[in-house]
Amino acid sequence: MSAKPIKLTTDRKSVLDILKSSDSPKGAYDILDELKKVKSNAVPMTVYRALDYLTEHGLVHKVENLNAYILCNHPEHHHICQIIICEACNKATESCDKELASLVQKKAEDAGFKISKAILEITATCEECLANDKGNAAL
Amino acid sequence: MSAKPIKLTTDRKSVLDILKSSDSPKGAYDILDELKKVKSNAVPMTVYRALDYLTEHGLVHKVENLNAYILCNHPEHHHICQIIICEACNKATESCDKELASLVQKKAEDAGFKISKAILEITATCEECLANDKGNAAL
DNA sequence: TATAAAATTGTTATAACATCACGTTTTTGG
DNA sequence: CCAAAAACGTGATGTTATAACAATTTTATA
Ligand SMILES: [Zn+2]
Ligand SMILES: [Zn+2]
Ligand SMILES: [Zn+2]
Ligand SMILES: [Zn+2]
Repeated sequence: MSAKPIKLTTDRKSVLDILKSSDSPKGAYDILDELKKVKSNAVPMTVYRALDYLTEHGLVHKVENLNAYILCNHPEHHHICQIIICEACNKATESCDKELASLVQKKAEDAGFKISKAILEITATCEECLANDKGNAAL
Repeated sequence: MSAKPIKLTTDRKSVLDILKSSDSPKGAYDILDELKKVKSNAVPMTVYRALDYLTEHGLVHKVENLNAYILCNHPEHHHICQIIICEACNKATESCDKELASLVQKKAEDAGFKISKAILEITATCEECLANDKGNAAL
């Protein structure tokens, strides 16, 4: 009864696994380099086709800021996606704060818009990297 | 006493004027085509250098979603930028809702992040285009 | 004003990201 | 089994952005 039966072919599974193995966004050509290890005849189209399918089905997000891709951490209930990337360690964290999503939705509606897609991308420094910075500064 | 004395050279002024002339985001190479009308020896670097300067100084925003650039409509007080683009007419509207910006800031802080930049990009249909659609559907 | 440092521009090449087009193979449903 | 749809192979091409280094212009100040 699921609205979207997801068919993971070998290529799609490989690309998904590559993204699963990292918490930093990966570019399509980085993914390609890794994919070649298990599929020597892979070319850009191979990766882009898999990424298209995976993003359309909500398993992967594109980080527009970086032209890079990350695994979605909650592929079930999808509203408005929020991604925060640490510019020091490159780790990406996805959240799906309902309050924030609702407010975005409300503001857009109030302005007369019908949303089809929304992204919030935050570039920041994470707690750990902030601590490291302070440690280094104190030397 | 201004913190950022903005120096608009001829190239920067030209690019700014090109962006001023439209309420739709323009790609760098579209800008280049227009720039060539007033500076025949312009090349991609010419445009990208101007865009870099203008974005760094808050006069222009990049719409990451589209790899395109728009004029900032409030270059003075800059917090978190919110852009909504109509996918029917391509018009981009920038808002700077304080409530939304504060909430984003708060959520990031609560999660231990120090924000350096944030973008909210909404793809939607504007009021006018929604009305047109309904009109056409009724035919 | 002389002049050295800093900022900007000129110019060529190339890197990085993404899609088109078309033919073949595989999967799927009847 | 067969036809239609989906996925994949393959090569070329399109689009966006930066690297690298030389030349020129601007700026500050000695
Ligand atoms: Zn997600
Ligand atoms: Zn970090
Ligand atoms: Zn702005
Ligand atoms: Zn519209």
